[in-house]
Amino acid sequence: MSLKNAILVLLEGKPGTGYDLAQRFRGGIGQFWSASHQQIYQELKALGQDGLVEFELQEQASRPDRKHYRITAEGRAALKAWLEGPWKPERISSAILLRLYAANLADSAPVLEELDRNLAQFRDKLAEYLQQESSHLARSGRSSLRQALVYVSLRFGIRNLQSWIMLLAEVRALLTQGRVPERPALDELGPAGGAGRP
Amino acid sequence: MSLKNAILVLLEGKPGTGYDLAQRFRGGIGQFWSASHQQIYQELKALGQDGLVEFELQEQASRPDRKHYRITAEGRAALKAWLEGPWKPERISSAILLRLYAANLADSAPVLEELDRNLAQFRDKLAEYLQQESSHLARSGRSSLRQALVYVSLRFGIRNLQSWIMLLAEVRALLTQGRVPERPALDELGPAGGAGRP
DNA sequence: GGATCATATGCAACATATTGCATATCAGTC
DNA sequence: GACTGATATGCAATATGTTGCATATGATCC
Repeated sequence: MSLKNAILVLLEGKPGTGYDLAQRFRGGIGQFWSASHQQIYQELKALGQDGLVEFELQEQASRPDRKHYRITAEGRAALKAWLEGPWKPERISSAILLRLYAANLADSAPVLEELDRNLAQFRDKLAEYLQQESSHLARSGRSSLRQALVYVSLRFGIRNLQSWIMLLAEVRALLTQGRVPERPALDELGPAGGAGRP
Repeated sequence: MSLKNAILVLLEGKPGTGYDLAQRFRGGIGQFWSASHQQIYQELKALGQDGLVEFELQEQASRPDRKHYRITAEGRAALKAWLEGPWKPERISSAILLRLYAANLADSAPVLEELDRNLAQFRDKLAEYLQQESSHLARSGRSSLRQALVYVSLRFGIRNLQSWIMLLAEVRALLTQGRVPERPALDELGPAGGAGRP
């Protein structure tokens, strides 16, 4: 139901090919929505049949032809209706969280291996986001609603990553030293942080 | 692939009926995994055919008969193997986040309505979790690994809720006053908080 | 007395997502 | 000269999840 809308949001921002969209799903919005290229192409086809998007075929000499999609007026209306519609409660499912929760049932060696790989990845991503945040702060005097929304979403993403890193670090400590650290080890967190302990 | 494992984790903790599991998915573990009863019954059937769980039929006079499931040795082995196996990168998808991100494309009145409903719900849930946290802290001297994992998961859930509440409050301020609040309005957050600004 | 909720399980149809495969070319690396 | 990665699109089979319906009873609310 909402991959459809995710695509419409992206195309509203800027027209592009299915391939472009797949790229964009890996950046920014990837934080809260992503999809494989197979899914995207299928969905674009369906959206086209419903008249919510349209495309222009751009023939290319060497590379395969590209279908350059853009949102239609009808598409914009459908998106607006969805945005203004009721929110359904969301079903969370995270296999990683499940594994951590049940980590006592496994040998810790293999779990720690994966945990460390993920910890490193999360830290890299956090560094990236923090950089984006500071460059946003640098260029912002008075920002539009659009920009402000992008900014608060980014901050949300940062907090989430920090929270994940903290969890992984805590579980790591539990599995290696058998204790919960008093002050979780998170020195490299930078600004835009968490809830602020009273 | 992992509803299967989520069920095994639950049954490992304590045997029960499909109905029981559905209940439990709404509490604690609901934070990171949940499923409808239809899915659960189907999965239990499949797990039974694979020999990972078994059940005992308890006939009841008035109520429908219950199938009391428990995990088998084979089930435990399969779960352990999964827990020690590789972690796949997770695909995030949140329709709510998507809506907030694109909130500039909609009339704010209907968005604010849903936003406020959700804000209230999140705050209620947070209060609940905070209570669970303090009761956990009260009874804990030296805790087992199992208990510690439950505790860090709970804290993770608390941080996430706080982060959501912060986001919703920020978007709310943007839509009503057109600005990002300097210090997000979040006085009722209590302990177990965020990342701690340096 | 009727409505709703909790208990308890399940089928069937449909929607959505994942996995594997297929095609085609250019650029750069080993 | 072979392999990998970026560009660009797509089909088909399978797996997973959602929605609607069906059954049956006791308890509680209004």
